[in-house]
Amino acid sequence: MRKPCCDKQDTNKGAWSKQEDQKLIDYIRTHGEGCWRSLPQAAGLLRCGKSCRLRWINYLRPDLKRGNFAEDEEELIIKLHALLGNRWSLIAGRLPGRTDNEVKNYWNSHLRRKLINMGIDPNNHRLNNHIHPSSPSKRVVSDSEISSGSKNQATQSCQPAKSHGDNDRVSDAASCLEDDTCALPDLNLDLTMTTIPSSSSLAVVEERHQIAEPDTGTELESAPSPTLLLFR
DNA sequence: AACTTGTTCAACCGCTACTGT
DNA sequence: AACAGTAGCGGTTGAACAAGT
Repeated sequence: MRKPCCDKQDTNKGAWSKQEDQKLIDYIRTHGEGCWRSLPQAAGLLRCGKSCRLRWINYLRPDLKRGNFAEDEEELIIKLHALLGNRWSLIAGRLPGRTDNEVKNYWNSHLRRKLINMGIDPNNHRLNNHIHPSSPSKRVVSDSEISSGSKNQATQSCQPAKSHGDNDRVSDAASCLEDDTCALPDLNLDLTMTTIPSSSSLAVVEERHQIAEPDTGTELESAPSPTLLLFR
């Protein structure tokens, strides 16, 4: 049986104090990132390595942008979500200075609602005619609808029940896209920000396009999804 | 002003993938 | 090949705050 990642009895939990933040910053400035398991003890922190890693990545990293999302960032998140699903780390990789946690929270608290109010199902990015057939763009979603949706993402029709490796997950998304019951039309996205993205995240998107465009000659230029049309 | 309800977001948890032995 | 340890991911939780009554 595997040991727990840390001795829970001897670790702090909950919000980080300024002193803890400073210890973590000082340690990483001196020693760099990595070896999270041994970091807390080395840095004099009563936290588990996982907690330190998350605090650094989501809050303390000097290259974080923070603050409100720009309109182009919103558009990109929506496009990428249509393409990748809830692969928040991949989506965040295309948004310089943003973290997966931040993108995920922003999606759940803002963008989901925005899409629903536009009459678009945020799960599959299709127009949601059956919910509001007469005027989908003017529909105002109820709070209960939003909260129930955000609390039940694991049961989303297009999402795998549980995460697997990236390749598997990308394949799942691809197969989902090819499924008429929940799929987007084939996509040809211009996924760019003004800031040059990292090469690794580019590779992921390229890989995804290869999967979406099998040798059968699937035409990527065909009908764009409703969500994408809204931003053209 | 006090209370209730809703929203946001930092942090945690459990799981899987990856890597080394 | 099998196992153990670690890193990273996505879903979920709960405290803090805001808005409404």
